[in-house]
Amino acid sequence: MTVFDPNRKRNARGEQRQQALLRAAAVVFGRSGYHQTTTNAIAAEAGVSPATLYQFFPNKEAIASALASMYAREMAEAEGAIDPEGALSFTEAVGELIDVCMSFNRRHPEFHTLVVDAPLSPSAREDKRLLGQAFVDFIAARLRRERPKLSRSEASHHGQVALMIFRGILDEFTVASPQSRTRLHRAMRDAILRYLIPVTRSTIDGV
Amino acid sequence: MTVFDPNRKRNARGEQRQQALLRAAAVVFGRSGYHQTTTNAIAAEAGVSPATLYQFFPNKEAIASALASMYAREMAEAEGAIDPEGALSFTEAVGELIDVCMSFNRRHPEFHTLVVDAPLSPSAREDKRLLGQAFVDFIAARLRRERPKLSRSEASHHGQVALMIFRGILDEFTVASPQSRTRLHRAMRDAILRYLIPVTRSTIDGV
DNA sequence: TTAGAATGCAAGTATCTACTTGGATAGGAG
DNA sequence: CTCCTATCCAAGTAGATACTTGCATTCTAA
Repeated sequence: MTVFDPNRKRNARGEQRQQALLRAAAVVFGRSGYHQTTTNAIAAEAGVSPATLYQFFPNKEAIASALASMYAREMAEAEGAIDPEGALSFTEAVGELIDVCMSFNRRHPEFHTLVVDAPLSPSAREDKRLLGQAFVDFIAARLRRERPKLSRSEASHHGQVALMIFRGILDEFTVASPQSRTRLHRAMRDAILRYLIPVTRSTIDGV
Repeated sequence: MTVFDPNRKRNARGEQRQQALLRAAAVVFGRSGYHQTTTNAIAAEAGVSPATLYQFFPNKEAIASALASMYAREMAEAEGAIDPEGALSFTEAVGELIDVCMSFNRRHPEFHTLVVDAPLSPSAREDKRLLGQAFVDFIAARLRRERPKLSRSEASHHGQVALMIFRGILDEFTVASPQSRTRLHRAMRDAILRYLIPVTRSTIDGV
């Protein structure tokens, strides 16, 4: 039925083609979004025929999923590398987390598109979930370091809210003009930190 | 070419059909999302043939646009009706704005779907823009009432950031379980108010 | 009452695009 | 060299779905 075989051996040319197809897909997805992108356009961007594309991927969703998984893992890893010594203050650490995430999204704007619009495979969805969890856990851990009495579930909840704020502002960030970007970056830090800092205090005195 | 005529006279039956089609579309869009929804499914839900649907709307996008415009205007009107006397405090007014928006989205979950996923007509996009502007202006006006020295553009900027936060949390709200909803509602108020309140102070002392 | 106009649908068509087929070419292991 | 396998593509197919056609029926205005 399908010509794609996951166990097929690849030679050097094949590996390169596969990578080239992923790079081409990243370009076209970034330019046109998931739904507007056709597999023919991806093949054309990579300089191969549509049939060749299907030697390396079973279907369109698999291409989006492979890209999204790659990016999600890469980004989660970058988050994990922040302040392993625990040298940074709460504000600095969260600011660094935000910087890392924003700069990643600026380098790979198609990632956001894919995560929002594409119907990902179960394994890609899992990688996406793990990425979100990494963000949440990072913040939850820092919250509990500031205020050890805070329950795990409370800390996690506030991490999740921070993630929602992040995503809301990121939506605009990805379509903003370069000069709006710095302002939005600052707004991102303000919005998330102002939400979180009262949580670090036993008695919530703001609001 | 196309059978739809925007100037066609409608009798009572026609008006009712048109409304019934919009109601059916709301149901199906809400159930399946924009892309998964077929015009055949909308016609079936309304109990008419696909051909009848095209007597009343030129294409699928026009149906989504008509619905989105309706909702956007209705919601903007509801926002405009908040505290016309100016009797509420800043916190109360913003809280009320949030309540109004959240309850509207709970009653019409398909609105969010349409605004996010559907390719709207220019006029529907304009109505959507006006709705966002109403939200921003409401907050900007209240900010300037608290702190008259704040420039219009600064106030507007902070209103826009509040809207981004709103949308980020709303994304989760629309898919959340009923018992998470109250928690998210609280988080929504906290996140937006904690972001805005330092703006009302000349000297930003939080963060 | 009746003609014109609006409503309704069964049964399509048209198009788009993901994906396949069949066969040719290239490359590496032995 | 030689066989096996991987790579590659021209030229399709298949299936989905937005949308149309032609004609029957119902309303309504004069």
